Amino acid sequence: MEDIKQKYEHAVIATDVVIFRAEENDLQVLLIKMKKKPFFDMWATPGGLVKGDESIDIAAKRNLFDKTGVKNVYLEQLYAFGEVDRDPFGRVVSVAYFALLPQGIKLHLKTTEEHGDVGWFSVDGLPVLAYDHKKIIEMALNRLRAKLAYTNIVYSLLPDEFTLTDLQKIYELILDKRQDKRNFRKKILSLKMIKKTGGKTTGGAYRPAELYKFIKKNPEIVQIL
Amino acid sequence: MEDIKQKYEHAVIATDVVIFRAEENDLQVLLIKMKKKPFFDMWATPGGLVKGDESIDIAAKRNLFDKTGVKNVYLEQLYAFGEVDRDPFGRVVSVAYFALLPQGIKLHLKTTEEHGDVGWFSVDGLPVLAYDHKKIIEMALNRLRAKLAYTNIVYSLLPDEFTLTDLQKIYELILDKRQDKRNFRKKILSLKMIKKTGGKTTGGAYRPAELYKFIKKNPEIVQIL
DNA sequence: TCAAAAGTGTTGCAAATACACCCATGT
DNA sequence: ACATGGGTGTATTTGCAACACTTTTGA
Repeated sequence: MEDIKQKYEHAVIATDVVIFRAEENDLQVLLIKMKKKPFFDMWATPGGLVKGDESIDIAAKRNLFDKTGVKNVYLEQLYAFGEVDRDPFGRVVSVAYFALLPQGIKLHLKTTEEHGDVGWFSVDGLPVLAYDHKKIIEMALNRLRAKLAYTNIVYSLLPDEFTLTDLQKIYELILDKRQDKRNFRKKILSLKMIKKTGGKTTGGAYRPAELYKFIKKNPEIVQIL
Repeated sequence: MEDIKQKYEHAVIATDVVIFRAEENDLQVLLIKMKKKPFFDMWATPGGLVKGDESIDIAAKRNLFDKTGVKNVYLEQLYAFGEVDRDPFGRVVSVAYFALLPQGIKLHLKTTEEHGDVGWFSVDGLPVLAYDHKKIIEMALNRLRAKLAYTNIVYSLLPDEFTLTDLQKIYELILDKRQDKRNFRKKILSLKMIKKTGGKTTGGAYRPAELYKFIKKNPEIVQIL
């Protein structure tokens, strides 16, 4: 270990997590407000340094938990960003992740000494972002859109029970494309990914909807759209 | 810069490049033989440390050039591997890449003080590998297979001029699935990705084949199979 | 003239699309 | 009774899959 430490340049490893949710008919990203210069008052994706005794996956999970109080949500590595001057404080290689939160999940958003504010932003109305975080979010969005179509990861954006309309709205929202109700239902039901719970929605001023849940909640390759 | 260096743990950043070629009706990977313990005499994907003044992309390119003498080939970031104990020498985060070499390219394979031998291995007959390189190669293979189907990156595995049979063989080889000649040609030609050069193969003891070349050699999303 | 790979179209089937009306509920 | 979203089937089109023979060349 010593010889390596002396012989080669070292870098700080960080993780940044792009946290998505589909709420209020809007695809949103969680951002934090920077306190430090030169990005004072700019928004950024939650990030943090990787400790010496933790893997980068674990660091990303910790980072996510520290900022939102949630565990066991969908988390996937996105890309490693390693431009020399991407961080003005020194050589920081950031491994970016993206996380998907289900609708209606209870969060405990926390600020730290390094950021004073936290908030959700629609991906269509992002503020100016610190570092190369604009690029990171764009890449995360592209990945999310692609994966929604050929995997079953929507399950991670929905609560345990949901209606077919809820499901359809997520696709329309994120892929930004209108779906035909009958064809969409035919397709989804033919995939045998979800099943009726037996329950129905209540409280609406109209006909109640059947509730469904996912049979499996593990990422799988499935052509959905 | 100083405050970060003192306050946080640092890691060494490395790159590993999984170098593919489709030669002799075989999908092959370039491996080097380790000299250092504890992996003495085991094979590994070419790798190297990232210098303080170069981006990880550049480091991967340099690594590729140092081992093979080639530049300007397809190179894509694969994944960042950051388990704490993946390298017995210390904390090394490796950003893996994969490269695609065209058939018939001239290589200048070089050994260094750290590895004594270099060679091509069929992906179906890999030796025991050092570090977590088995996992890395598997991931690279999965990515390559997926991308071959939904992008145009085959262009990077073929020489400038090639026949439709050459093209088809690459798909059959890598996807490990027989293709119907007429359907394959119909599909490929309908995509307008390639055009006739006007030339024909010579020297075979049978009917010469039309030569084609790619109209564009930039990565694009195209559903091919 | 023979061996070997190159080249070329049509048909059937399955999956995707387009499309409109009745139903159940709360107010 | 009415307003609102929930739920359902069919006909058409389109894209995919299966399939076999003729051509060109060198030996």
